Amino acid sequence: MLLYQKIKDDILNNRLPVGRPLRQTELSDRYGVSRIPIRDALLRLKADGWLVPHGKAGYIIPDLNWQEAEDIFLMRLDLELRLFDYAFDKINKVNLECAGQLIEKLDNKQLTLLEKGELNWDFHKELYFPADRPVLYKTVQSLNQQYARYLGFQYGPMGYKQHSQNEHVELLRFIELNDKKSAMCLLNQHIKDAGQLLVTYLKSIK
Amino acid sequence: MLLYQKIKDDILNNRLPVGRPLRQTELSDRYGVSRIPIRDALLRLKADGWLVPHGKAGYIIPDLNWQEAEDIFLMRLDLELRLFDYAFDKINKVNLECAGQLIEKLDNKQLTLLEKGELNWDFHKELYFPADRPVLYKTVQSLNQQYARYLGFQYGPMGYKQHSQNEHVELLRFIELNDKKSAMCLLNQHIKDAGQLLVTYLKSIK
DNA sequence: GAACTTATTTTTGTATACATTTTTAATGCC
DNA sequence: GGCATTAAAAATGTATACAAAAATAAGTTC
Repeated sequence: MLLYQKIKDDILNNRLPVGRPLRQTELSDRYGVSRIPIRDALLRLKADGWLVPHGKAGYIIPDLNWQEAEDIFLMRLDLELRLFDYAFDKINKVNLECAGQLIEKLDNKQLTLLEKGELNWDFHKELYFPADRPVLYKTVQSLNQQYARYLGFQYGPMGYKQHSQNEHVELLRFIELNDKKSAMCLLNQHIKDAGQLLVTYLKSIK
Repeated sequence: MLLYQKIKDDILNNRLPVGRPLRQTELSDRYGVSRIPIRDALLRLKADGWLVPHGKAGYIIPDLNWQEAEDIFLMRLDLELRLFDYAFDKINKVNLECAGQLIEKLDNKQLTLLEKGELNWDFHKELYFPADRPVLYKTVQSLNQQYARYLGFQYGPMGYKQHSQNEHVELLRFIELNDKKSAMCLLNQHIKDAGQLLVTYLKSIK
């Protein structure tokens, strides 16, 4: 596992202090490497929105909040549907085959939160990438990247997993049947369900 | 000037080789610093979309192409208008004052391409930031960041500058008059004009 | 001469060491 | 006690040095 992913995994599982600036030396000790690779990882995590600079020194793990979650979710709803719309007719057998395998992998109970998040994105990726809209694709990827910080809630206390999996299977079927309208509608619902559930939950624990 | 900006400036003005992987030692010699700060800058430029990894080693300055330019421009058109819509009623006197000063600064003939691009974004920033939609704002910022690679054409052979400046002034006036409809319409035109001109130009030289 | 191996060189990744900057603690003053 | 100023400590940024990996060149076989 890459250092970058290790840190991500630790952020996702609250094993790193929130609200206090992370120190390079501290992380260097924790992960048993020098500060150079730590710096590289911090820069990447900052680009992902998982860390924000703290004044002139150090990075902070930003607090989760429903406003941000809602903002991401609204943008995903809009942009992913558009991306899927462009992609629909270009999705081929290979894409569907890969997507199907990813659903099965997602059923594995042993997965870490981070792995679940990555597999989930890999699944959607298969349905989005054929759109051949590189910038839109990258933007959607970045939004999913940011959204991933909230996975602890999505798959944790909310027990959303099985519902999500059912929708994945159904979505693939609609694509196979070339039923674009139903597929679009379901994807819309898929994103909306998860988003609204998350936002409601975040508001309730605030 | 920061190393990161120096490299950006050199990319923008074609002073660095396109199509061949950049070597850290090469850059290290060129800018007279060690490879550590070079690596930091490269990571940031990669996050900005100004560099793409080349296989397992090195980064490449990606080629400009009209498809990407069009993709960015279409997304900007959509997302910036929405952001401006959210922001409109929250734009205050201070924002307008700053925006006005930035227009004046943009009139300066001595500015480098990079500076022009940054001032242009700073101007729009004043009109977008009040929206209080952090993720949408960051996405728009990132799109402008990517769009900036095409500034060489926008301000160079196309002579677009004065036209753009006139629209800036007009836009501020509509905001002062609280004429939202006209402002939105003008902003739409402002982005569309620049985008279409750029895409047409890029297609013509292809 | 083309394709595959192996050796060489180059390039990147990382540790260590040090200079600079920033933060924290301590001191003095009102 | 609160606040500004100064001194100590800590943290960051960067250079250098070396190890690991990758790309290139050379050699070999068919």
